[in-house]
Amino acid sequence: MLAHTTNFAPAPVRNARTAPPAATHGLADALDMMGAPMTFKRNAEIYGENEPAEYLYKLVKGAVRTSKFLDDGRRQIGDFYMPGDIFGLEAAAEHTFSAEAISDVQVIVVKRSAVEALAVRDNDVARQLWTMTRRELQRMQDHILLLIKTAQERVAGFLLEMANRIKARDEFDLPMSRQDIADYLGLTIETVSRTLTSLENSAAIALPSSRRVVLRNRAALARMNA
Amino acid sequence: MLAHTTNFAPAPVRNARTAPPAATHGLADALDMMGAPMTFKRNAEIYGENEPAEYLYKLVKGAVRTSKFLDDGRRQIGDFYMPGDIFGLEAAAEHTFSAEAISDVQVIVVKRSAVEALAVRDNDVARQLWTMTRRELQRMQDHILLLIKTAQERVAGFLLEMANRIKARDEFDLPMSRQDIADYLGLTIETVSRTLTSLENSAAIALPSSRRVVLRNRAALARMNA
DNA sequence: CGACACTTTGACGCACTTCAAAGGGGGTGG
DNA sequence: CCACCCCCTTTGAAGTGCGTCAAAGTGTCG
Repeated sequence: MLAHTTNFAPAPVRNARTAPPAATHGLADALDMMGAPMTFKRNAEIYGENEPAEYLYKLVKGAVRTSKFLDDGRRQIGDFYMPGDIFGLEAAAEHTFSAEAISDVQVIVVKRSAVEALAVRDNDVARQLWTMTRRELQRMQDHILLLIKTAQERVAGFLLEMANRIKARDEFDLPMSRQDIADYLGLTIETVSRTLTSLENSAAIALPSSRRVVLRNRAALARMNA
Repeated sequence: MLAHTTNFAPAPVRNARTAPPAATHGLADALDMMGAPMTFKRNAEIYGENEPAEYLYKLVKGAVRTSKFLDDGRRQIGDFYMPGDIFGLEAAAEHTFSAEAISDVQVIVVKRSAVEALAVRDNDVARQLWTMTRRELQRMQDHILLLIKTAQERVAGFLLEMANRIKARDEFDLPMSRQDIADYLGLTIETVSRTLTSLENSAAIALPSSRRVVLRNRAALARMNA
């Protein structure tokens, strides 16, 4: 484990997002310092369900999903992560979800114990860990709100959320497949596909290719988001 | 605000649950010391959506729900809290859900800023805040898993979860109404009612009264939980 | 005892699933 | 460079679980 396949540390794409309360920088930098770069190929497992949660991950490049299988084969996607995001925070002693690379992925991996040791010395780091966890919790709550809505509302909400996460304005590529979207939204792949087609027909979006999305009418999408 | 109607501090029902890594005691005790007792009547709002999140609450007696309304009137219950639980942690600057008393409720209220000040001095408290938040996050993930299942699976899972939360073995009273259950599970009140009846008919549970539940066949319920 | 709020039961409709098959599109080998 | 193949996505037709609308129990508190 932890044998990294490449060791280039590319001018580390720091949090270029619009000033997140300045809070995350200490922690993010610390992770960069303490961590080891690693890469994963598309569809590779980064960690598995029920594995001990020994590491934190900062996503540098690519996209990651967390997922969990039910006994009968149904799959639920917990969340998607984009470059700049930190994941692996969710868990207590063991991961309840597994994490997989959606595309080829570059991450910085840090031992949890090291981060926690740092947190004991540096209260700022401790507070930031707490803040990040709360942010994750908020996303879970938003996810719950999505899951009680109609198919159209879920898909519209999903597209708006992705636009934000990717920091794109109106046009972007979805990193994940229709199946991943379906399993995130608790729908079938057919319903997702049909709903996207219907949104395109109503001129709310355009789909130049199956992965590429153009938001043509954000207001309409937001309205659907109930 | 904070005018408490009773000031008895009853032999504080400490976390009698099976040894939670001993971790929560420092924090729970600190809250008892720093906090002010308050009571809320059934259906009273403890805090509202979009209110600044200034306080943490430790539930002493009664039951609490957090909820959020969608524009069209649909309501989602975020979580239920039982005596011993701490709530109000979820939020960043503002509450995204409101909290209401399900029954008459006694809480200990503590200023968030005071807890955070304590956390700066006491790393143990900081770690415990983080741990509690992670526990909350786990519950949200479990909630998400419930929401993608069939009605029967949701209700079965809900009953098992409640049995754990209430620390009851096989028989207990539900503190919440059918409507609350429905809004927690993303179902209608009729579907919840029908499903409970069907579980009773299949001898998985008994319902001596509408609020009282007897788990007759935990294994069957667990099997339904997929 | 009566009124009200909550719960249960019934009949019907619809949104989403299921099952099935027909498009793409992109990568590899000939 | 083209052709073939595989995987993903889209579209269609039919089935069903849950929602909706309606009304009849049931328990509780004044």
